[in-house]
Amino acid sequence: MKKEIHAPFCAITATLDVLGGKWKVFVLARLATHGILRFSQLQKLIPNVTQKMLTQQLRELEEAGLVSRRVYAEVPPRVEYSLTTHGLTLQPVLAALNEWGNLHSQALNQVVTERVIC
Amino acid sequence: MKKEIHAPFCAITATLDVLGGKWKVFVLARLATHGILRFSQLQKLIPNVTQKMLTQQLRELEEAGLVSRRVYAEVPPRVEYSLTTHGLTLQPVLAALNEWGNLHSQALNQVVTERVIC
DNA sequence: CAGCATCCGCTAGGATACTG
DNA sequence: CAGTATCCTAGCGGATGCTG
Repeated sequence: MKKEIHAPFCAITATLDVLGGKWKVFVLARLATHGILRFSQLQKLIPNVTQKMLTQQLRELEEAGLVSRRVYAEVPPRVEYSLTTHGLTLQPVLAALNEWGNLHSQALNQVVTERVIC
Repeated sequence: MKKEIHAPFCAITATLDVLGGKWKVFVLARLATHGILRFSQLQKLIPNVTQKMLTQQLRELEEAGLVSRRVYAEVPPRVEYSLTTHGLTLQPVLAALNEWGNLHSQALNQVVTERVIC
């Protein structure tokens, strides 16, 4: 079932929409390096993120087909997140963004005292 | 003069901050393909953008060192914008975003009826 | 022509409390 | 543990009008 888009489509902005949320790149990066993570683990690995935000961003990433969500019927509940194969295709993009970000901070003559891997 | 950043620094989000504005990638893309453009030309090339927004985004891009602004002391006034050498370094990043955006729209089984080059 | 100045609505993002 | 359910706020983006 194809979804018709009649509005003008720009591939670049489409990508930025997907990465647009405040925490999405963090989620993607964590899942890329760790493989599978539970909700609580993601929350620990991403400083300052609230439950609401993490949930929301995960749902949006899931809907975009980048993250898969697996629920175990247990008590207490367990939910595991991982990247889909399609989510893995984002890695070169994230790498490009990362590389340019470092270049850019040098170009602005900024001294970065604390570097966050994300 | 180095500018100290004491907050945690993430290169990816730093890049997304630069590209974050709603119209910035359009501006960058237009300048990349056309070279030098006046304010009014940019406005014509970017549908639906308001003066306020275009001015604001241009100022931010200028401050980020990506766009250079040249004012001619004439009547009526003329202002020309172009990419700085640093701004040109963004091209591979934009290319990566563009490529993935096209891939992604296919993965979502979307029919794109109108494609905007940006 | 290339802009400021002003006002204004919307919504992304956040704080807090509650639940299966 | 992994969420929902409210409520609230800052600020992005937009509409409109004025000026050197």
